Amino acid sequence: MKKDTPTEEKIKEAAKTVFLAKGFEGCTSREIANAAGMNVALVNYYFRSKSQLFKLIFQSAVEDFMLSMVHVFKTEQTLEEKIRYFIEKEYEFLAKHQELPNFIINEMNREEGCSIEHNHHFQQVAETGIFNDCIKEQAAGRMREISLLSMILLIMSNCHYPTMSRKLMQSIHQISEEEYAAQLASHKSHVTEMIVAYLFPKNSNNTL
Amino acid sequence: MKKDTPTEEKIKEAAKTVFLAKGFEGCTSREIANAAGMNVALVNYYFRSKSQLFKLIFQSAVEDFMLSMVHVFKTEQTLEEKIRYFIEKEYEFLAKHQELPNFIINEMNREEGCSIEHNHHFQQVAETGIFNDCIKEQAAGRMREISLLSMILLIMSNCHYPTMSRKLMQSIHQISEEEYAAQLASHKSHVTEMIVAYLFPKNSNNTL
DNA sequence: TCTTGTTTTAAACGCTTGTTTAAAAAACTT
DNA sequence: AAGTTTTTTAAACAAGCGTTTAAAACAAGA
Repeated sequence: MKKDTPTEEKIKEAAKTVFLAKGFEGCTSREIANAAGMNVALVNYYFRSKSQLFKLIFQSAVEDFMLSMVHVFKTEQTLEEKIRYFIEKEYEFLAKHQELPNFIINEMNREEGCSIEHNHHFQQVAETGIFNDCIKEQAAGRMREISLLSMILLIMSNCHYPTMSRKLMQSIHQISEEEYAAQLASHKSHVTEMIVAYLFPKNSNNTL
Repeated sequence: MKKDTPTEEKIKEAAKTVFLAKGFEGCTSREIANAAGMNVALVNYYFRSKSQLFKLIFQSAVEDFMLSMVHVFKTEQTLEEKIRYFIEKEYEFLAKHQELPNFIINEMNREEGCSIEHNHHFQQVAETGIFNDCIKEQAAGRMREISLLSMILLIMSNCHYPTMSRKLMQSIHQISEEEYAAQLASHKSHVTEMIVAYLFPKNSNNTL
């Protein structure tokens, strides 16, 4: 992997910021160039076209997204601990990258839509053995019978949606950014307890 | 409320379809006019501008969104039954209006963002008494202590996210539209049982 | 039928878009 | 220091954008 020139790197950074904030259709080439502090033509000089640059940024966004999972699942813990730890880390990660889930979901829904190339990212997650762990635990009767997709959906829904819907929720409940952040913190523990209790019914101690 | 002319109505319908599918920035005035089978100028003749028309459509989308809640909560049922019924109805509703949650969340996140006007919609939901029910049940110790926002987030997350992330999930799991729809059906019952069990710990019978 | 007002259209407006060009500036080579 | 290549720029390009205009088509009443 050859190193980028400083200019190339600057453009990529600016593009990432702008694309994530506004989406592909919501911004212009000139906007990206300005954010990088340089001429429009340079964007195409280094990346041929707006959409080519976008594909690059999108793929790296998906990478960030997936990588945040891989690290957690590699640790030596019980499945329940891994899930608890994952939710913890995911909330931490999303606080820093608020636009990420919305960005990915949106751009995948576009008509000339982005696709995740050959989903080797998912394979990386699979290679942590997390899914095998689940199957084993289910076979041993220590974990509820539930499809992998459903399990992923449960976790993702309760991690991603609260950040994605921030503006909507603030508007509905008339609360400030800070208040919402505080609410998120307490919501996180509800989510963790709820999911763990549901997935591992035997272990759960459901106290008010 | 005076009735719209047929033309006016046609434009609105077309605009709703196009805006919901592509968002404000993702489509053009001409696209809407074509979808309605008429000249571009007519759009502005009836609605002054693209953004004015959009505001109309956005507000009516929010209305649809909120109205689907109000009906359910007005029924005479226990709180637990209401929540079960709500999730059921919400999945039904979202199957017909797949783009709706994404649309609203997106447009609210835009920079020149839409806002929900004076959130009287939320007031309508409140007037069903659902929130008072919650507070009562919590005071009586029959429901877990949890903020209203957290409860709404729990339910919304697990209803909306699965449809919002359809394309992403299909791509990750390499499954067809039909397979995903089937998975959604089974996911719905997981979600229902999980949420009810968490909110009403005494009543829950956690069997595998 | 002529008039008046409304609805619809084709064409144009000025502006912004993504992209290209050709020349200037900078960096590198010998 | 001169020549060559790489990087950067200002300017232009055609195409598409939202919007406006002015004239045509239509409807209704006298």
